[in-house]
Amino acid sequence: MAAYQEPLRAPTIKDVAALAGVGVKTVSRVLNDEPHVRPELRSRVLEAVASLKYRRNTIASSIRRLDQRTASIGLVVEDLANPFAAQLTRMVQDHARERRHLVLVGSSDGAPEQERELVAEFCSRRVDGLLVVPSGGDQSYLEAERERGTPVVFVDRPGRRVKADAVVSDNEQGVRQAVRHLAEHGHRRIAYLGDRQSVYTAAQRLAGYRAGMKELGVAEPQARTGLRDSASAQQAALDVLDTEPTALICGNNLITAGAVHAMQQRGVRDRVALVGFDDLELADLLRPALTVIAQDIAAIGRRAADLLFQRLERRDGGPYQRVIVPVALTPRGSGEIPTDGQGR
Amino acid sequence: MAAYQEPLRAPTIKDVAALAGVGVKTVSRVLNDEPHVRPELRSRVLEAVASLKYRRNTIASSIRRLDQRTASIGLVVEDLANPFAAQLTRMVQDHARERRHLVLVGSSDGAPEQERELVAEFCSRRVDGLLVVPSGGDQSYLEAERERGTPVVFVDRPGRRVKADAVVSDNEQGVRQAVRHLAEHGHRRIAYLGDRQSVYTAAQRLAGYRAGMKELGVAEPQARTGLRDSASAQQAALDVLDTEPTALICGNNLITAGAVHAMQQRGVRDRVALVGFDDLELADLLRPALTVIAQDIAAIGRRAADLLFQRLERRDGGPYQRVIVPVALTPRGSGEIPTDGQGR
DNA sequence: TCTTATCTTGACAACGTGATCGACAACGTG
DNA sequence: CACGTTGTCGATCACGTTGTCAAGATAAGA
Repeated sequence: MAAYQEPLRAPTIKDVAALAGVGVKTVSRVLNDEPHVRPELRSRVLEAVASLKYRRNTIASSIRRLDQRTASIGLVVEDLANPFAAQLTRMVQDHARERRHLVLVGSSDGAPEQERELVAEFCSRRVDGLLVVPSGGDQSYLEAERERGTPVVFVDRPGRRVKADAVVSDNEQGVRQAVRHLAEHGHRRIAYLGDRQSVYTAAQRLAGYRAGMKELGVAEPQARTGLRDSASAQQAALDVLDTEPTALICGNNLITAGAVHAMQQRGVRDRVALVGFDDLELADLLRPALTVIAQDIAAIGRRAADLLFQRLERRDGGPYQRVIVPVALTPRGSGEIPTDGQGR
Repeated sequence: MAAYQEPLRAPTIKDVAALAGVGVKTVSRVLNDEPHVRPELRSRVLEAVASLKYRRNTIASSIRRLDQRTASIGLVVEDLANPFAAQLTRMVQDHARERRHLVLVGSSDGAPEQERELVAEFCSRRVDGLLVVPSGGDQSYLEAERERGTPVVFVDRPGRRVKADAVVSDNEQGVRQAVRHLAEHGHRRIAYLGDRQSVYTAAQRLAGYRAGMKELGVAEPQARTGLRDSASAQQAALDVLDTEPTALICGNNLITAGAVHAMQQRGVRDRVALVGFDDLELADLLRPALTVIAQDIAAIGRRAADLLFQRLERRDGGPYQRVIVPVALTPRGSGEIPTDGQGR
């Protein structure tokens, strides 16, 4: 009469208790490393756990726990396949692991609707905290979650119409620095290619470009914005190259890729200087190697995770912070091409 | 006497029921789209849900549900920051979203121990299924999960000592094809740089190289293996280049990067042909542009997700499958450099 | 020895939800 | 009208776990 078929039911704390000949609470105590259990009972419980291959049901545990914590956090990025997001996710996950937390991820594709949907799903799973790369629109919908005790930290861009911490790169300084760097190599005809200005980072970077050009004393800087992908960036770059700039600054990695293609097409990769925002895999293998404004993704991930876990651990909170992480101009060649006198 | 402070407690189905003046089960019915609820009550419930900003507690729901499903899956990759893993994760997440599932991710760093730990955490959260890029060691520990009804699908490499589906690239054919391709351009002195053979994909690719060289009639192919990162690959490539091969095949993207660096250092980027396994961002912008054996990551992700959800939906299962996804040799220039007569 | 404090233990309630089941109303049929 | 059927609804239980609490055992102090 022995059970022939595996019951296909995971063993519970009750099964463990029965096998060890103790009460369920004692098993619970052992599993949670609570004191006041005789060593003998403890080892009997552990034996039972091992022989049944028992694995505690964390989600059942979390609904009963007083703090309701699930030891998980949610991360919403724009596109997981983008190297920036991928590295960020990796960093966040590393820091979460240190705190024995798991990470739920999702890509919003820059669509506010998908962002909301993901956040809703995460909250429905009762994540302890949220890290969000906000898309357009506003994040006021997050206010409700915050009030219920789910801390939110924005990454890469600040959220709109909601009180929360944010960790962002120093976009403006980065581009400004790039302009100065190019100027030091004699450039004045520096064109800029950027994403649409409704994207926070794009607006900041454009501002940096304008400020830098103003410093340079150039009255009419040449900026093209609204570039959403490599293809449109390539086309825009072709157009811009026709006006014979001596240098280009690209607002993100997709645009940089498009611009390099365009320069290749025009045969000016060695003549027109180029500085791109965001580092790229193989950037140092291009000829000329790519000079970039590199974001410190490790620092961003670390600061964001730290802020989130601080809010989680210390219930009180304190004032909301905006952390600005420095970027680093990394000269590799393409940004150090001198003007050949064709500049004005 | 109104509550001044927000209770900081998420509203429950009970609160909704009270506000709507109905029983909890009626609320449950509405939330789960069950029949037998008068339209009038339904709308009253929905109103209450909206005004309380109620959000169903999915994890509480899942412990009560008969099927115990949590609508979440776990994904273990080697390194989330690696483009291959990042794109795979994105694909998996897209397919999971279609089925209204969430994705928990983690990086094993190729350490069997971390892999087990992640799987344990995922199972403790009662994920409905697992997608695993297995590291070394064996995956027999997963047998227990499988028996409890958690389907597992291996990705990129098959698991060892456990019955489960697997979706892998046609590594051997890929490298074999690369050898043929190079041979068509006159090469016979083709060297190979690979990861350590204990990694399944590395072994397969090396086998492809050997088979291809045998076809070519080359008795003593030159292969260097055990390369774990770009730096060691670069050093190995420098050594190999000293033996004056006319072409190189690199076993993965890290090795390719190292090799290109080495060729740059030796000034032979235009003379020695190169084919790399795995596509790279900007591969088409290098000079010469990089010829690669590209894995169809979208197909891998889709097939793996499909297999997993099939097992989830149809309880029966059926025989375990090994899906082999074709790879595509993508000529861009570096693999089409002809021999200049220096070959034997 | 008794008293008091501390340790050890398990019965029971409770978390937020879905499942069961019985109560009741509305309907159709004879 | 009596009857069965179907639709509607909520009280109650159950899921696997932890919190509460009281009872018994043991140790410490007088």
